[in-house]
Amino acid sequence: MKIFANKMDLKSTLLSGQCFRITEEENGSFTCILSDRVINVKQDDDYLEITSNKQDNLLEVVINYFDLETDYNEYINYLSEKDNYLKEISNKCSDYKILRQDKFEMFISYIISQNNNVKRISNSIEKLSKMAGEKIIWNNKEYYLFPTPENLMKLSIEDIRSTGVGFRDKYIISALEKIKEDNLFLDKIYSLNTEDALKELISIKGIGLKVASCILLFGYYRLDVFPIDTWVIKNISLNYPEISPIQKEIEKFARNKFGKYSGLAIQYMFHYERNKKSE
DNA sequence: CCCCAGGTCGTCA
DNA sequence: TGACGACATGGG
Repeated sequence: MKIFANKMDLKSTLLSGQCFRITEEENGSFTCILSDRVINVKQDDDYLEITSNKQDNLLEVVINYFDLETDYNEYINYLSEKDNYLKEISNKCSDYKILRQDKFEMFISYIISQNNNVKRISNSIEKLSKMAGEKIIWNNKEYYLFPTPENLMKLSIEDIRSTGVGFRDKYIISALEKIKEDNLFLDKIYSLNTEDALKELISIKGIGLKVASCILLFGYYRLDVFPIDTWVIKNISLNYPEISPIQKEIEKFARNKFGKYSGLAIQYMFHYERNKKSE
């Protein structure tokens, strides 16, 4: 299947660290494990070539996942008005998308992400999926979907520990406990404003402000939260030396300066700062 | 062997 | 409140 997507930078979007279940293939395409299927995507100029093990609603699923129907010009224009630096990076990142990923997967994945690196995070998620997720065979290869809450709950803490998540095992358990006692917990988040949603998430042991923000940004598409991590702190102190480089100050700064799209601004910075390093 | 990784918790002042 | 070490684990 071929989809017109002229404002899409597939590679930087997928390798930006917002999703963990991505493989770059030798032909330059990417294999992505979504919540209900496996897809392979290849960028061909203004088009995305898609194959999948599952054809049901494939077009709709892909458009949604890559956020292709959103006009990013509104975001770019909004941020460009804030200052010159934002103008520069938001224009450079204009084809970089925020993926619409599964909230439960983000809930667990970003708990694993704390004080961890992307490679190890991906590894643990892969092992968890292998242990409790639905198996898919496609093109003679095995893939495993991210587990459902019910199936993840069946694992013991030792099982979870064996995926390499280390001390985060008990945090995953406490997150699952929360869903066990209120199976609509993750759905209820939709109806809350950002401040209350953050509070709810942070009430779970093992979820702090950063992880809660990532869950809201990547699992709920809340663009007004700002996950502040080591990369962002580096970036802010470099480009806004007058701001003291502590989380609380940066948060205040981001809220005031970047407003309703501050999450996007921070994500651009994260992306930009990391890419500079890898060049 | 030390440092770091898309942090958070518990403790001590 | 605020600072600070501990926490699992693998790679540089």
